[in-house]
Amino acid sequence: MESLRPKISRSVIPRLSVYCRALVAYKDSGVISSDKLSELTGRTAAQIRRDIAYFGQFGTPGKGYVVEELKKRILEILGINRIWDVALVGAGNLGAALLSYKGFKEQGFNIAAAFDNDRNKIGKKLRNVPIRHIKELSRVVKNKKIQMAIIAVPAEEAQKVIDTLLKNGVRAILNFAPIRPAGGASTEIINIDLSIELEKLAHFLNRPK
Amino acid sequence: MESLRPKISRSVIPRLSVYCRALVAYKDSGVISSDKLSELTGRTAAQIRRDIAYFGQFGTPGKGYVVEELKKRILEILGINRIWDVALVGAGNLGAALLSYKGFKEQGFNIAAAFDNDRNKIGKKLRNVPIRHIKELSRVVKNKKIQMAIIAVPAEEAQKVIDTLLKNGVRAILNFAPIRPAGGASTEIINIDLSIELEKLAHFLNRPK
DNA sequence: TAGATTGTTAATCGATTAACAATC
DNA sequence: TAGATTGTTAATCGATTAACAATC
Repeated sequence: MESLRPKISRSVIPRLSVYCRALVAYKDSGVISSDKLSELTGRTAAQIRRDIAYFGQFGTPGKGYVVEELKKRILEILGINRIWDVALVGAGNLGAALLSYKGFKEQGFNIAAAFDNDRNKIGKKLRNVPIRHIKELSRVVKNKKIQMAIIAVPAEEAQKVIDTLLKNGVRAILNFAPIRPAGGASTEIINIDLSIELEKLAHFLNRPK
Repeated sequence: MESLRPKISRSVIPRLSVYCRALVAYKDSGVISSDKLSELTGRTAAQIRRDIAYFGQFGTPGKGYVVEELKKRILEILGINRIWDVALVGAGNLGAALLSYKGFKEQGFNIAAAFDNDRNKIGKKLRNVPIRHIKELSRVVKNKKIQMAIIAVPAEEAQKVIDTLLKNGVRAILNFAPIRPAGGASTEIINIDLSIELEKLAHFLNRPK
């Protein structure tokens, strides 16, 4: 029997994103060492080699990694060598800001549909994306085969929205509502709770010295 | 010699925020067990007891924790039993959304000043907060003794803004610009990189089954 | 060959969980 | 007292770092 896939530390994945960006920005010769990449990303060289080695051997001892090759492989691993359609639920202040966020498009994330329940917004366009009524969420997500969503609705509505999304094939959610949502097995929900981030800062400032 | 303060796991602090909210929402009797709190927060009872015990003994064996007491202590530990003034740098889409974010005020964070470099915005008010030119950043932050800031400016400007803030007494920063900023020792910088979050989701969807 | 750098193993560090004696 | 639940210790699990043999 082949060896089982080694379990990869969860924190490796976001670091791959960081390496990838450094590689995209790196305009020097065709080869880069873990040491140089360490300098560019602030992670240790040992960690970089370890992280990369989870996915195979792409380096050459004594030389380093071929930049284009490594970049391509990381893009494949992360699944960002393509465009992803994303549904945005909630077109209030935060939702509208996310719709305009340039970084998403740059990294290949396309907000393909936006939803709200505010009659005044429905039918209007934001950044060329029409705002639809939230009752159309199921239909549109299913039709467009959208697998990824961002949630920027009030806490009270978030769980209902999540349930609807999961029922219609969305399996990955970035949630800004301050709840601990119930997901499911083959489902990934990342929660960003902005107040909690500030509370971490408050604690830092508040610590006895 | 007294025993040194035990090193507290970094991940304890955001969990305290979660416990705290559950306690605020908890309207039952005056006492709560780690088991009940576990049910409300989704963390294990053992972890909850462990987390709380880092800061002293507030529970009664056989009974549980007095809700009001525990809540008060957590607020103290987190340093959120007060209002914190926050500077917002960058009043674009994201910045404006953060200025309107209700969760901040609810949790005691007050955006006391906002800055941008767009002539069209300067002098206008957003949610009753006047937008100032970024060249006033040093002066205002120093005058108002602001210790906490949120950064929502483009990547190219972020490091410069951070340097200015640190030079003027701000020691805790929530940074939305997609850079790995250089901070300093007595400084806390939390980075939220929205594209990286979506890349984590992309990787999840892309994983071989 | 000599020098450089990878990939990998073992050691270390840190966080979580399980178990239970102490306590009310 | 009997039952319940804390606080704490030891065991487990997971992630990072250091070191170096293998390799170009």
